Amino acid sequence: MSTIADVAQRAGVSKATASRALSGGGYVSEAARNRVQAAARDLHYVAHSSATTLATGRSLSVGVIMPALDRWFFSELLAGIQEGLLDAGQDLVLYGIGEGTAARARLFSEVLPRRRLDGIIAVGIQPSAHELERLVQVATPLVSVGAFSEGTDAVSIDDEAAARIATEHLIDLGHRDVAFLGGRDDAATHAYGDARRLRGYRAAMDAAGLASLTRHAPGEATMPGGYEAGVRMLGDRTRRPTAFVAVCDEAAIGGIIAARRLGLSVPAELSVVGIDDHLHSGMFSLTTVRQQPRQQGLAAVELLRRRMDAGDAGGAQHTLASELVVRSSTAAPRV
Amino acid sequence: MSTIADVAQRAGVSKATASRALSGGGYVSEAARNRVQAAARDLHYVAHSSATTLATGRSLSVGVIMPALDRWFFSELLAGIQEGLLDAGQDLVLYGIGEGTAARARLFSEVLPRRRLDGIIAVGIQPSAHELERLVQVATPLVSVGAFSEGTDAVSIDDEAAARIATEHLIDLGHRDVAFLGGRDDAATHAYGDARRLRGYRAAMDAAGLASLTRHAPGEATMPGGYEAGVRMLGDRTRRPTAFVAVCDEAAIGGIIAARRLGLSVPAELSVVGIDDHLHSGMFSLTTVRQQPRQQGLAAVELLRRRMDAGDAGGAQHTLASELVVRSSTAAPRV
DNA sequence: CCCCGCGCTGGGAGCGCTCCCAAAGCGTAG
DNA sequence: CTACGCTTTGGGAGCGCTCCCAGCGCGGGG
Repeated sequence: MSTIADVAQRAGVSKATASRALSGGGYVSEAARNRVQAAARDLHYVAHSSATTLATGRSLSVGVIMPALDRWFFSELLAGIQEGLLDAGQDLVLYGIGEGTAARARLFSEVLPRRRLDGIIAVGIQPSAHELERLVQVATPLVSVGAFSEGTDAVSIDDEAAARIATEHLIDLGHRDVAFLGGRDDAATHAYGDARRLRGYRAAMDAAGLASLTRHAPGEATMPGGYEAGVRMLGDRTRRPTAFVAVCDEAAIGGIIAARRLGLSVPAELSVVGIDDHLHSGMFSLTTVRQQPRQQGLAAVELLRRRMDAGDAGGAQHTLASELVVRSSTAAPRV
Repeated sequence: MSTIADVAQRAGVSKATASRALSGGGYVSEAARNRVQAAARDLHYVAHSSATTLATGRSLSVGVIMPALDRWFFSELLAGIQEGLLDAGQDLVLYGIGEGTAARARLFSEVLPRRRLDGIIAVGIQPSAHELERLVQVATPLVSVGAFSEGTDAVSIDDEAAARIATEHLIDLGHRDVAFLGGRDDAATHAYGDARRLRGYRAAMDAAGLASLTRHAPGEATMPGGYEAGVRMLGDRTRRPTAFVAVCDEAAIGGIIAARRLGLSVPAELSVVGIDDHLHSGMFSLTTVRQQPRQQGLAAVELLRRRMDAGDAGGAQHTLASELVVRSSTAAPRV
């Protein structure tokens, strides 16, 4: 690979002038700029990013921390982030981080600081005070998605409101015996939204005077998880709800499939509302509350860029609006 | 952030000794090493990766090029690659690359060379001769997954064999009118496997003397794509196959749902085989040919590491075996 | 006529690290 | 006692880039 010295020599100028002509500002004559650019083209010159980083202090890359890659929300979000970073000219360094504490500890104390990243987007992860301190020490702007920490920027939907909207839709249709399907009750570190959605559901039930009918069939927030929880909840025909809100669309679809297996027709005998507006929801005619992870990814990048430019400390919460999408998995209950 | 000079000073040694104590080989006394390590710990010292890269020539990061992130195969694969790179101590720099030729051109000519990556994993992408030349110039070992180019290492399943196995399973059950669902006929750059699977299906039909019954309902290799193609193909009841092989499980499931909508029962009236063994396939009792993208990701990293150590030119094809997983979406045709 | 300021250029320091090489200390064989 | 080899250490060059600053030519105002 050729260096800027090669380019400078070929163009008959100094390294400094070549640098100015290619990237920096400062005065360069038209003639010199053209000669340098031609030389660079001829030599297929591309600046070595590590050298640039070392000299300028900017690494041109943003770290993205994700607890999972194989779920719709995360991969959509990642696609959005990717797209946003692409036209910000930043590279995306991906850190998958499972449950393992060892890997996580090393991530915050070693792996992230080493890169001197220009920014970090943490998804569905609640950094501990200690971890946050390390990140701030690295002086990196941090934006979290789907989880909020004091003093950092955050992007998310209002999970509580989304579940409330879904529940109210069912209540408005005349349902009283409305259950909640999927999700974990304990606010596990990477399932932060689950608990808030459950809370929104309970709030709506309470407000309608249906607190006594509240019930929750816990399960993984995945299609098989929803299926399993659905079989469990709908199996007992003496105590079957007329409708349920699912923690997410994948769980909702699993629940619908479980209902079909049990011979229940949707929406005649059972109404279902999801949260997400998953790619597959249209195919299952699922009524749902839309959240747009791709948009959230773009918003996160946007927020990060603003913070990188401004340089001031964060604390802004960017909450995206949720909208009910009515399809045909919901109807008034049979009398 | 503190530098190695700070650490050296605090430990009362020179930069050279500190460097040796922390990372490099060479002689360091036990006492000096301890003092240096203690100093590093106290100062929260973490080496600046750009400086290391500049000095050593190794960037400690691997580029991953992906045409899509929102499909099962790709996200599973990415998870596998991520996992493999994690314990190789390499960072994963992700480059999503859509159809756009402009972004793609810049990727190969600028973005990738700039990083001086230690290796590149290209997924489902056929680099052109020109692009390949640029990459080789950067002297980067390249491993491709799901697509093969002359002279580079590659990991994939044998798509043709997988489709053949699926088709033969149906023929063995007594089916004669077997169709192929989904996928594109033209070997589009990022749908390379589709064409090979179609070829495998045709080969199996030919071998069984069923060439005349061969037919293909094209469509996107997604659940909605399979649904749509399924409705189209199964809608005409005068010319309905008794079974089909789908280009992938997502398409197969879409096809099954389409069949249900049309009142066809699976497998009594229609047998279905997919290719993938998708996470959701168990739930749909789908018979399928298993491919394990996570394993492929790990294999790709493995191959890359070997190539990085050895330094010799590539050309090894690592083909993973495929295995038929029989569930209950297939049965003998009704007579 | 002198000097100031503008446009342009090149020298060279410095970013933080690694690694080569010279040198010093020391035990031991000749 | 000298010489040699082994361990240990520090000085300093160099990786490729940016950017500060000094310098140079030149036109125009005082």
